[in-house]
Amino acid sequence: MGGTRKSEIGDRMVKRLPLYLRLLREMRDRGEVYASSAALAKILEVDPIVVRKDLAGSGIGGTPRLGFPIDPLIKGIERYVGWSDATATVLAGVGKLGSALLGHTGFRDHGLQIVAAFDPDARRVGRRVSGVPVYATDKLTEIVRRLNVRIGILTVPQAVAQSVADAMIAGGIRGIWNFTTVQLVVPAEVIIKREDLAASLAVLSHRLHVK
Amino acid sequence: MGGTRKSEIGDRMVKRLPLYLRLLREMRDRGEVYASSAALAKILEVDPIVVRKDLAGSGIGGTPRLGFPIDPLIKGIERYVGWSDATATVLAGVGKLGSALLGHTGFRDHGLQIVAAFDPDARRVGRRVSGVPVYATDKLTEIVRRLNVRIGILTVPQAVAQSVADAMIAGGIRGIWNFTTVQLVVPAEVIIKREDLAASLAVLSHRLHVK
DNA sequence: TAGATTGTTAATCGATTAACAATC
DNA sequence: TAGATTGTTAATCGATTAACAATC
Repeated sequence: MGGTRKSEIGDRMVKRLPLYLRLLREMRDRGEVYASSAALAKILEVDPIVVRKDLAGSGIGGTPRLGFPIDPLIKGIERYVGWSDATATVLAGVGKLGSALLGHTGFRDHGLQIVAAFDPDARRVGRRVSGVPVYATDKLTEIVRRLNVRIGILTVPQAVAQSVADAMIAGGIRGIWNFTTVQLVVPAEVIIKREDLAASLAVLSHRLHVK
Repeated sequence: MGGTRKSEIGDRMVKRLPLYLRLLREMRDRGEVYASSAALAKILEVDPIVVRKDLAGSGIGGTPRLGFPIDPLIKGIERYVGWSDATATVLAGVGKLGSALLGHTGFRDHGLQIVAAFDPDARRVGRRVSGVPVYATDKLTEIVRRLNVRIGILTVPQAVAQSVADAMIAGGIRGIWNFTTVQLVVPAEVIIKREDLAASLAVLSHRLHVK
């Protein structure tokens, strides 16, 4: 029932990988060479066994007494998550949230490069927002196809979310990062990742109430 | 090991509740009175059994042959997640992301009302952004205490994240919605909900690579 | 009464945690 | 050699799925 949701290694683990990556990069920048699972675990407030399991999944082995070699480990995790080289991405909907994401410098550290943005507003088209050129939305399919882009970020108003998603898919996009609350209807081979602020908020306020 | 992470009902379920809520409100607005678990399940692409389990958790029972009464169910879920009446919230860091969140109308549907924003920039202080007054950051603790606010949204630069979080907690804030990548150090009774875009992105790009 | 849907109890599945042998 | 840390195998835990009785 529902879309294709199988992936040999769990999402829970994949979600932790950016944490390791961030921390390992910091350690590398401080000149450290090895990191033990216990040290990583303590900072990230997880169990050391979790760390070892996760890192094993990344393909890089550790050395008893020393820990894991930081530099190879960083490269291993990057390769594993698919962040080795920047993936070209487009963003549709240059409103407040869209502009914020365009200005988010952290994406570069996570293998994502936004190469084009789209908006229907003539006042925005032709300009650059945080260095990214803004095109008219009706050029989306064509430009996506020409640039061979596989990931699209969707920050448009609810009303046009489905049609813009359709335009992305028509251009060859395979994964959509959906910041709207619309339940998109897409072909089975397209992967949708919803970014649901309401869900996060629910977890927070529920925990506050339970206490 | 680590903070207080116990909550008698799983986060997975709590995360699904906003989906039900959104859908049920739409159905109510269309004039519908009952919703069956099968109908909800089909739209949300989950199993009907999951829906029944989740809704049972909300405390509202269904009727065989009819389904669940929409209006009581909405109220039940709202009560359950703690969204019955708007919770006062503050936001610190009126940059791009902060402004986007201040303008996010959806929060009102989720029991959240941002009553004050904080920024150190003198050009922003004293103005209103999307109707929310902006105060100087050094007034944060005082205003939070006076307004008796329990939830804080953190959209400040990494460098000041910890100190602003400290100021929030000093004012009595019990839950922080952390949009930075900083691993905040807080007392055990304070709940931190990280909003990690990198983690979401990792899941998406990993799935694309696995396929 | 017949049929559809709820809600509960049991079975399966996956992830986390624990125990411990292997290794530098 | 002694000691610390990895990595694997087993045990526990929680969530999902399945089966089915209860109910309108």
